[in-house]
Amino acid sequence: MVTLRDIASRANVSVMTVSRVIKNSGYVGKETRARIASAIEEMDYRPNEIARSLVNSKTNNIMLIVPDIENMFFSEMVKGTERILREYGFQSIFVDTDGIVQNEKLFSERALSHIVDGLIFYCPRVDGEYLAKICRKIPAIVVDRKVNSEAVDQIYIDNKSGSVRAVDHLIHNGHRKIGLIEGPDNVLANLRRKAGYMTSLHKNGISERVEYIFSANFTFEDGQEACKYFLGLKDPPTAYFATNDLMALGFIQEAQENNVSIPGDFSIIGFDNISISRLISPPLTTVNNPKHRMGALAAYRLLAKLGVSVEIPEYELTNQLVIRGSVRAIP
Amino acid sequence: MVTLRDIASRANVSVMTVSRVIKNSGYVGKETRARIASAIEEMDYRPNEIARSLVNSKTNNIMLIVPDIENMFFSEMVKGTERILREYGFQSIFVDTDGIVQNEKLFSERALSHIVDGLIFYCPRVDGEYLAKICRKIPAIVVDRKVNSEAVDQIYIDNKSGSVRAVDHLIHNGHRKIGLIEGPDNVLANLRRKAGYMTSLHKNGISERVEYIFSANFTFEDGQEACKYFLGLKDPPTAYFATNDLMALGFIQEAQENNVSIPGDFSIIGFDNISISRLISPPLTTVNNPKHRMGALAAYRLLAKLGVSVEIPEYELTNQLVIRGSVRAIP
DNA sequence: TTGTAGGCGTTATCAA
DNA sequence: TTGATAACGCCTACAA
Repeated sequence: MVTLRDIASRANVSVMTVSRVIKNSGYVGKETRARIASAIEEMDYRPNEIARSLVNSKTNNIMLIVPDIENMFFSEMVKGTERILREYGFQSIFVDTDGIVQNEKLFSERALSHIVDGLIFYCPRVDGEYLAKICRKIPAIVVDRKVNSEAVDQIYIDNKSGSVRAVDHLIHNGHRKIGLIEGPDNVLANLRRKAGYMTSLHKNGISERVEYIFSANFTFEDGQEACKYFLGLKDPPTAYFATNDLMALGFIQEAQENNVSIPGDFSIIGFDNISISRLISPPLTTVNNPKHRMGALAAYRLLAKLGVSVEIPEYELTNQLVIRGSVRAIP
Repeated sequence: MVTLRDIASRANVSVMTVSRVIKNSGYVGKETRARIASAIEEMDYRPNEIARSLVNSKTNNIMLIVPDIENMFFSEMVKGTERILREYGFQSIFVDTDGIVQNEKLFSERALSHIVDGLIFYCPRVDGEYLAKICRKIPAIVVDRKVNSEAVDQIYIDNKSGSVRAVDHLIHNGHRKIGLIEGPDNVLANLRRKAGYMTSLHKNGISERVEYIFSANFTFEDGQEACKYFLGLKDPPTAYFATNDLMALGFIQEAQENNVSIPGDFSIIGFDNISISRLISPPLTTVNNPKHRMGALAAYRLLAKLGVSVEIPEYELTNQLVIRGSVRAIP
């Protein structure tokens, strides 16, 4: 490994002089600088960032704790984050928890061993108390989760209002029998979306029916299962609200395989507006979730916390209804 | 920051003794160990991995250079990689190049500043010479790209044979007029897939037609453009081979919007078998690309290069044709 | 304009 | 079983 010392001796100067030229700071004689520059060139020297980190106690690494990178909902957020972090000279250390709570603990624990300057949790499932504990120990941002603690710096959209809007839309299209396809109850976003469903129903004078609620785990296959379940009902809903797009997609797929037309027979709305949802047929009506922006905002906010001078953009994190082809008006 | 020294003085021992207990190596008296353990506990001490890295000249970080994490083709590979790396105690530093060659150079350059122990390129677009140069400087693996240099350690599937199989399938189904929808020509995988298309055509006594080849950039929108283009032809092909799934999906979408039935009017085959390709309607016939396995294999091979004792699994990296619903037999 | 000394937090080596 | 010392590669502070 080529070090400062090697360059110094090759150029007949002290290490400090070399250090000055690589950082481009302080006074260095023009002729000396040239000699050093060529030594650096010839020996293909690269500053050791680890040594720098040790001196500055700053790694320029951020850890991103992601439930599942294959899920486009997360890869889109991560894309938004990484771009900004990189722009400001930070690396992204990415870890995939497979949605397992224990892993969230494991990795955030690991982040504490000074390998990163900060931490971003994407839709974590651990209890809020644990999150708060971590956030007190290391600069962190929690995305897509609302925790009751001023220790945690969080970014979330109003999942409930988006869901109200979605279910309202179904009702305005004449539907009265509306099924819910929901995710796990340790994901707060899911709970909020379910709450929106209830709110919309109630304010429209519709009472919920337990048999109209299918609880699952956010996967495509869960959507298929949901469809099978509802098809087995004597009096199935005419419209459905799925708390994420992937389940809505699974539902549609299964419906079509059973010659049930979407939106002819069943209407459905999803949530998140992942990129494929516009690619299927019929294109899915869904609630947009500003994923890139949430990811970017997490980056900006974390950078600000780390003392980097950034201007945090004033993003509006609203969740508009994206009307496409999966809802039909009924008399 | 709590350091070894703090623990040492709190426990009335030298730093070395503390170091021994946290590494769990060497002899430490039982009673001393207990005293140190409780000091660590009370002060919430975490070893500074950066300092360790400096001593060991080993960061336990691997850089993953990815063209686009939102593209499921890559996120699936990355998932496969990260899981294995993590299992062996390595962190994944992920960078997204947005498919820009200049970024590939920038980031691999950065990797040289001792922030990572190794490097994985996913389907890089830089010239092979540059890749070879980097690979001589740092342990690296190149995935989904074939470079003519024994300096570079590479993992790839036989894109050509997979494509031959795909186009053969179209021909066996009676198609003689077959269009190609291809990606950029600085992506080697694309070139090989195109070569497979040509080979299949020729061995079946069909000569290629320039107007049957649409060159684009691997995106969904490119697939839509392709469809528009072909619909404008007086004598369009009856079947298509797209060199990736995303373009095939765009093609299908655009076709259906123009009331062109798939596979009724046009048959189409994609390549990669990304997860959505089975979710659309009709489900896409495509060539499977063992993405998780390629990602995992990259991790194993890199670890082996780094001297980690791993057993490299004997994966078969074959690319089977996955027959689904987007091809129709014609008389 | 350049150099010296000391330290960042840890570990290897040798000595006690 | 434990400790002192030097080192990893770089930087800050001060001195020349």
